[in-house]
Amino acid sequence: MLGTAQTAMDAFLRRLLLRSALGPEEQAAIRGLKGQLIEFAARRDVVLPGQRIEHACLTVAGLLGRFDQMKDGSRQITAFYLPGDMCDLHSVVAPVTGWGLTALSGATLLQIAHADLRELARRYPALALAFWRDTTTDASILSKWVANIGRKDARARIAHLLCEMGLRSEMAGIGTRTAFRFDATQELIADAVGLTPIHVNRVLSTLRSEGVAVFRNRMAEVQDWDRLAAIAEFSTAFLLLDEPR
Amino acid sequence: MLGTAQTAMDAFLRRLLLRSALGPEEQAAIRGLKGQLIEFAARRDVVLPGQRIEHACLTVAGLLGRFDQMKDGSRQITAFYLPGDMCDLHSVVAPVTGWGLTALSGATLLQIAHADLRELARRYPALALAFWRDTTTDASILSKWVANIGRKDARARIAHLLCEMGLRSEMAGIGTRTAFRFDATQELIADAVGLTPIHVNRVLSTLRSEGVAVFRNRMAEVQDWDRLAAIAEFSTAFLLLDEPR
DNA sequence: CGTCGTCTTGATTAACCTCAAGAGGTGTGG
DNA sequence: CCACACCTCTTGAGGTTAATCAAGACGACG
Repeated sequence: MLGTAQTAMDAFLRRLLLRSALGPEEQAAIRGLKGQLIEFAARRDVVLPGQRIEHACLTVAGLLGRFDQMKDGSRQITAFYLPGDMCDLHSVVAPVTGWGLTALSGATLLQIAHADLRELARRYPALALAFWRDTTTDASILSKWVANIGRKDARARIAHLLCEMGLRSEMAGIGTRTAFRFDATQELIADAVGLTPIHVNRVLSTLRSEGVAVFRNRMAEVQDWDRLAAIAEFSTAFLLLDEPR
Repeated sequence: MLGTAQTAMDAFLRRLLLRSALGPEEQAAIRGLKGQLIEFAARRDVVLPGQRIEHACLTVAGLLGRFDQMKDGSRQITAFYLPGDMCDLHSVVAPVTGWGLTALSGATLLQIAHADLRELARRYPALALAFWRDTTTDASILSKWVANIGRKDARARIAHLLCEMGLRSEMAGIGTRTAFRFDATQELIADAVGLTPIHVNRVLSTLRSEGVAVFRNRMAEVQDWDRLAAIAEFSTAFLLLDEPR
């Protein structure tokens, strides 16, 4: 159990190092963080909208989704989180949530106290910048989603989501961009791209019959990455934020 | 001229203080920042997509827009910036832009070197957290936009944008939520909410004839705030991020 | 074997887009 | 000072995408 927590923290450190250079002392500080492992069954809410939280959640296993609920009951998913992602690192500086967090599949989380993270940010300026940079990736994806949902048709939206999740799975070391587990249903994809599940189904059918990509049994297989990326107008830049200097 | 730069920096400090408590030393550090004032004519690009930038832009006067360009030439606006807003504070930790920035009206900006801001973040941990928190507001708005565009009809989307800009104008001290300058055209509103200008026109007409809100001559007047907020399912929470503790 | 969640398919409807044309206002040059 | 060009807003008609309504098939699991 403690071993798993340590593995999770290492994954988080690896993710930070993807985008930020950290010295040995700072790396040790991250590795020294304490957290509590928690399991969630599929479809369980992790954080409810409007809650004040005292800890951030690091995804250890499974798929998490951040969502916004409308009055008529419909949901909009605003982010997916993969293992290694800190779902709500931004809550360290904004602990009252406007959103909710759900385990889309069975999931394991590591809860880390805000106080500990703030202490690290105070003590090590490089870590403060690294945390800030990490949440900026989140914002960058969000900005892409706005453009995706606002200005593209159903086909391009779904293609874009598949490209994004593929590349992120590859970066997280849990798959390749052309073959990866995506633990969502067609209904959840619909909630993410602003469509109905029925329409998502039809679009996935055409992508499948055209030999571009297959999404089945919660697995995505991309037969023709270039074609999929072209349909999506996908560019990798928004996921690969360069470090300054 | 120098006086204007000082005024602008004070506005930025006021904005930070809305969400973060800062000691006298830290406040003095912000006031001591140096910047260069630049004027832009309406419709001029300030930052192009893919550029590497070395400074952040503080909005002094006018309206700025961040956008994403599609291959067919259509644009999606992903953020509006009002006086006092630091358009691209996140570029301090991610200096290669995936987006562009345009002056939607004639605008005055104050450019502040990333190096200076990073130096402040390094020296004053409270400022690092304050900067981080400021960009979190941006992400919070972005997340609302995703839900807005993804799950609401044209009427609700436009109502939501009017509510948001009204409240932000009020918070920035440049208007009230029911009467404020919004220096956009119907076409720009369309680019922000993912609709065509023609449809925006029709929706604004109905809102006007129903006595809910009037948008004309780049001014918004809300006759019935409660009604508008109800149409939009607007809640103020996402703009008012609480500070921890 | 039956139930439930998920996927699939068809038919109809509604929201929004596209194309087209004209009106009002403003700035500019003759 | 008028004429013209240009930008923005407005209105109409018809087309398209995606939503809605409805029903069934498939597979996993108790």
